[in-house]
Amino acid sequence: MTNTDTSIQTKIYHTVSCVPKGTVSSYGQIADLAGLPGRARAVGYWLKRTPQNLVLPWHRVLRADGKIAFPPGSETFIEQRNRLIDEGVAVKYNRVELDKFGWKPDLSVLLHQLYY
DNA sequence: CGGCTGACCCTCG
DNA sequence: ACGAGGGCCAGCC
Repeated sequence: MTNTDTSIQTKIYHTVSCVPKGTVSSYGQIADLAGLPGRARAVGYWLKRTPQNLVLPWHRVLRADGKIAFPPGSETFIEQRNRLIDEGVAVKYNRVELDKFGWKPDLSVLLHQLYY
């Protein structure tokens, strides 16, 4: 990625890759950090069509209320839940407590976003 | 250009 | 805590 590449897709992918293991973010938070306020739906859109060969911690992105965005019991729901639990994130049914596991970006991340 | 669709989000009851 | 309703916006017809 270069600083001349300002495509929405690239911004979103880069920001998602910044979410640390063992923490969770939300579609809206990713959009905000990527400099795309109000475009949470776009985050979902690009995550959905993320190719398998691209390694992204997509499972760390939840809805604003901490819920997994997929229908409970679905294939993707179960995979996301399992991945989170493997990282030590407590998932109660379909929800994560954001007070405990919500990502608080450090200053270096915030400053980095200013360059894009 | 118009009309959907969606891994969204906020407010309100 | 939960659902409905309205707003939102990128892609894709």
